[in-house]
Amino acid sequence: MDISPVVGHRIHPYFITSHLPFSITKCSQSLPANSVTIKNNNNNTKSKYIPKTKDYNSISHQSRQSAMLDIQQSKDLQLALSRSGGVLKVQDLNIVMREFGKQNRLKDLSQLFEWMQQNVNLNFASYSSYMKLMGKSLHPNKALEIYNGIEDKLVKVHPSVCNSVLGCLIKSGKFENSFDMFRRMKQDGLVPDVVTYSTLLSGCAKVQDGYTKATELVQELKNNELKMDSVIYGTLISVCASCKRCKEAENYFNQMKSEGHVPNDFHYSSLLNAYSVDGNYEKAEEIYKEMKLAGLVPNKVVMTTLLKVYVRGRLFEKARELLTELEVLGYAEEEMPYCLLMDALSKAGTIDEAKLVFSEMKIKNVKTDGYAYSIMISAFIRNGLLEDANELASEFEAKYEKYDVVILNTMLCAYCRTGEIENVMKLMKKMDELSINPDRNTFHILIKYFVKEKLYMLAFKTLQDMHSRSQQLDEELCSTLMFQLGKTGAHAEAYTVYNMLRYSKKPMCKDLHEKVLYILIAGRLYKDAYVVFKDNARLISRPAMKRFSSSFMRFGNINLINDVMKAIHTSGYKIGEGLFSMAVTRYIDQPEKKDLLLQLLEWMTGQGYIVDPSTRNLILKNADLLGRQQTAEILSKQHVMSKLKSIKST
DNA sequence: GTAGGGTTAG
Repeated sequence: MDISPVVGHRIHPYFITSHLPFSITKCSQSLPANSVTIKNNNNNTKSKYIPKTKDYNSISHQSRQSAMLDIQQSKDLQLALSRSGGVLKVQDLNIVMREFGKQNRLKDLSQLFEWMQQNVNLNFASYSSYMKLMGKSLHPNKALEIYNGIEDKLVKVHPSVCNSVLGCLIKSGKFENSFDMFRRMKQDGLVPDVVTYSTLLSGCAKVQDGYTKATELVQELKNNELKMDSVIYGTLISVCASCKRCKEAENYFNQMKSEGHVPNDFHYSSLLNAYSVDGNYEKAEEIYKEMKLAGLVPNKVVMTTLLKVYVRGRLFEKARELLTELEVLGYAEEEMPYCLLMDALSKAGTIDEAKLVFSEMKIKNVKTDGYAYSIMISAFIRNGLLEDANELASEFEAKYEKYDVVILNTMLCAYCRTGEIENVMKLMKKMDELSINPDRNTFHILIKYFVKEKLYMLAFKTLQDMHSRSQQLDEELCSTLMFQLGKTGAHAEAYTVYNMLRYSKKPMCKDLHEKVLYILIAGRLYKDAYVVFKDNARLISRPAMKRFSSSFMRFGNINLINDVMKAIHTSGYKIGEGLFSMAVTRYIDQPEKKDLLLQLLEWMTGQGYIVDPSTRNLILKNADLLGRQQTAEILSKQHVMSKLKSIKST
């Protein structure tokens, strides 16, 4: 098989870019250089609503209205701002921001916000609205930059500002960061409210062990004497559902009702989602009925979630009926329900049925964002239908220009499995162009592929890239790569891989130390080998220890010989006569190191080691070199010791 | 005259 733009001869030019294999995506733009906020003298947020001068007050309502319209309707926003922005108060500009948000004019929104940063004293509403309206489009670093740039301390700890920053972090998956941030905000004086807690709780739905964290947050909320409201309950039920805590979801649902809150669509769909975990359609149907009896009309999400319950319970007939119902109601214009059905069908082993749904969906012109494709591609890969997977990936590429990291990963996986390197590289370039950040999965797929193709150095560079982005490494893959690097002579790289694993948070497999020790010996990297041995001596087997120590005595740094001896002794192994003799020979070859030899002899004697006759002779022969008197002293101690030992043993 | 939070898919 020839897969070889990279294999065999040269690495494809694409890989010889500055930083392999992805270029570093620039994510934080800096603020304009002149972004100095114009200040008034009021530091109090409240006072900003009070007009400050007669002139300011006299600007008529009407002229402000027309200025706002001008800004909203102008083709050149910058121009309109310099023309009309001056007469507007911060709350007027906030209104315009919200208008832009409503119209999804995100670019204008950002431009307006930047202008406001430079020209107006922003209030808390400006910050929180901006971050909310930008939603997922606001890079978390940018949000933090904005937040850190807030000088007014009261604005900075305003709950709505804090909440929107936290929300932004959570939306972009930075749950841990949001938690740290929350701690710091509290230190700075934030008094969290229910919204803060529900914001943080919503992050719990996305992390492992989220339920435990959620429980802690609920406790904190209660300690702060805050009351759970309907939204908090909604969030909690959804957290339970995501964490597969069906019973707990039910409990919160009932608790909420008993406190007099009336459940709405959110509560019902989250509870249904909890029932979907084990496909408990009986309970689901019960609650669905209850909802209708309460006078609520199930919306798209509720019905789709019920469909999820059916497919999880493998009630495909019921699911199909419900899908038809959704279609009739116009609730199946997006791919979600089809995705649920296809995914479940393919996982139930009926991939042909899934294919049928997929083609049905295409005939009906259902909109797709790539979910359906990635489900089918993964299904093909799972079933070993690599050609089909590959074909579908190409089809998606040809038809759509919408990518995210998941669909890209799925496609990468398909191409990697069939060994289509040209396509793999095309996708990687695309990822770079679209500034889509590779995630742990991306790296994993690539490294695995490079290893399979024996492109170990490329795999290594990719691993380094992954590590530099603080992605958690996969130990098994690293271990394979380390071994292969060692085998192909890249000893230092193998050691780098070992160290990446060693200093990552997870405890590593015990064999790895010994494996890397052999690699380091083979690569004559004795000093590194010594470090590995010393730090893990108790996990190193006798044969490995012997190989290490004898290599070190012959070729390792002479200045470390005594340390190696001590390390062997400390780890519980006995220093053998052979090893000792090797060390002595090595020292005698380098007379300038005689002090070290004397130290060694002294120490060995102190530990009760006895010199074998031939080494003893060797020392005697070189007594001039070592200093007669010292040699005599040591050897006599040795003599006494050996006598004692022989007495003991008889 | 202000603000932030919860539901379904890969």
